[in-house]
Amino acid sequence: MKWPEGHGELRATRPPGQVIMNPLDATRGMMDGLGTEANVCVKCGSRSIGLCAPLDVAALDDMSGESERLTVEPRDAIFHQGDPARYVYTLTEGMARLTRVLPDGRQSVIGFRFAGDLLGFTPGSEHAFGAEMLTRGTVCRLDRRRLEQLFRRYPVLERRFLDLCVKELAASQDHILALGRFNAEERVAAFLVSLAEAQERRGRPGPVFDLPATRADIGEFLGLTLETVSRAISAFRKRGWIRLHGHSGIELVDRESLIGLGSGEGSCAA
Amino acid sequence: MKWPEGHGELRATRPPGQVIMNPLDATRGMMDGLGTEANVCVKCGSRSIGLCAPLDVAALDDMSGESERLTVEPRDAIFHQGDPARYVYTLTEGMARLTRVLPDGRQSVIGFRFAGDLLGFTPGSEHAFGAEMLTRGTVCRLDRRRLEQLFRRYPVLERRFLDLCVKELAASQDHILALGRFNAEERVAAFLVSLAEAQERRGRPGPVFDLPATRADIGEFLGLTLETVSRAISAFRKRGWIRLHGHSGIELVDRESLIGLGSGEGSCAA
DNA sequence: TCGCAGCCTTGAGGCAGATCAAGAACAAAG
DNA sequence: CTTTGTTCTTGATCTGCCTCAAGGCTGCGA
Repeated sequence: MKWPEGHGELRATRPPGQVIMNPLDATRGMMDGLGTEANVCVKCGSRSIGLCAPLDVAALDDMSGESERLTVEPRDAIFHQGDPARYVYTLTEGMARLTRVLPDGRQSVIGFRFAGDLLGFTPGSEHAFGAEMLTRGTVCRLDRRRLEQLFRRYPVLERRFLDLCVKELAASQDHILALGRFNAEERVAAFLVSLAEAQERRGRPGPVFDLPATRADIGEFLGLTLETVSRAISAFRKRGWIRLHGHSGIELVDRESLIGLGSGEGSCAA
Repeated sequence: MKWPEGHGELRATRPPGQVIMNPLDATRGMMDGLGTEANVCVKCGSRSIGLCAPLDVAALDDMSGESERLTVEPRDAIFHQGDPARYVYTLTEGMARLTRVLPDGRQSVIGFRFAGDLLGFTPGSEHAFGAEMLTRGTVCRLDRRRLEQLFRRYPVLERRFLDLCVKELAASQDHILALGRFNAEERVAAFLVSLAEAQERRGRPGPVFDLPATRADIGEFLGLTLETVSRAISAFRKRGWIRLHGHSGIELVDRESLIGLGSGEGSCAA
């Protein structure tokens, strides 16, 4: 199943424990201790969780001189696999999926990203994966050569990239573990808990969360078919662990049970 | 659907001649253009491929003042999951596996590492995975606080860490793709080709390569059982694609066929 | 040279999840 | 409200890989 090429255009709105890590949320832990400051990047609106967090006012001015804010519609691509990697993006609103395509057309969702996450940073010349919106949203984009200049001027920025990258790597390894060792229900449970935590960490109160990804998206992320994902979700519903609110709302009623299933404390010999 | 300047277009079914990155070998491409210098780190012996490559002589002196060289036996752990992350390691000889354990005891091999690879770098306080030798070898270890000092003194070093980290991340994503979308034979084929390439890149001529990992190790890496790995290898042997030399020697006779299977050009609708 | 321990191979059978198929719930537009 | 297209759910069947089991190599040490 291919996504139809989005209808909308990207609009540039001019200058304005060991706990298994959440595989959906590479910025987890990066936001701790940053406070709930009213001190928000004027241009991009997500300073508190994103790239710009450690920068001072002068650096922010510097940075915002070149960054651009764009509105993106559901299904729009932010960039495609193979595109020249000219820009680095911060997702400031909405949810996106990252996809990788094989030569024979098989496709896999390698991750989801939320408000505050960084997208498309690579030292290579091309994007190794594509990024598409699942919801309406906004991104803040910055020219890559400009970023390199900023690295030189503000070393703390480069260090932040390194820390984010290591976090993402750890999250990828957790996902590898899940794909290699978890059964279908364990994977879906872990995914739902991760999704809820990612939204809570962004100030979403719950108990009802958005689930903008389709069963097919989730399946491609978890290495399952959409039918298997659906069956797992139905099973959780019948056990009273979750409640569905329309197609894109989900409520975690018994989160403990989901966590138990999804964190590898399973029935195997301990 | 384009960016204001718009380049790339959606290439859903046929990505540009993009080669799947070798999931075993995060340093691939990092060694290009470094030359075959006789200029080797006296203390650690792997400057040409490892961490120290971009450093000048003064910096090397600086670094070697604190680094320690250790010999490790097969099955020795270099560090364990959960250990305080005091040191960063460069594997200078031999082959190691990285493992991650779940609370219920399930275990997964999340990667293999070879001479020149970096091990155990994390901004966290504990190692998120363990590292064990498969062969005899040596590692060069450096205190982490010392590394932080070196970062401040030689910014190029930090940049190198960032580049390595992004490479590793891309390799992890390829592995995720393989675990989610490849069948058993495709995974084993991709693994064998990766292994051969990793050894060739380190000057091993072939055509017979070491295979120090057991079938069980390979299975835990690929999300398969050891029997399934064995059956795949037997199938390749019967097709004349490979030849085995004892338990730890393997010869790729028909590498093209293995690459075809292992790179996602499979029989799916193209 | 022999014996032993660890690893590998191969077979038989079962099961989790894929595949195929039909219909129901939902959302957006007329 | 009805229509229409999309997404989700559920059932029936199939299959690739896992599981369990037995035996064969290989390499090392006595």
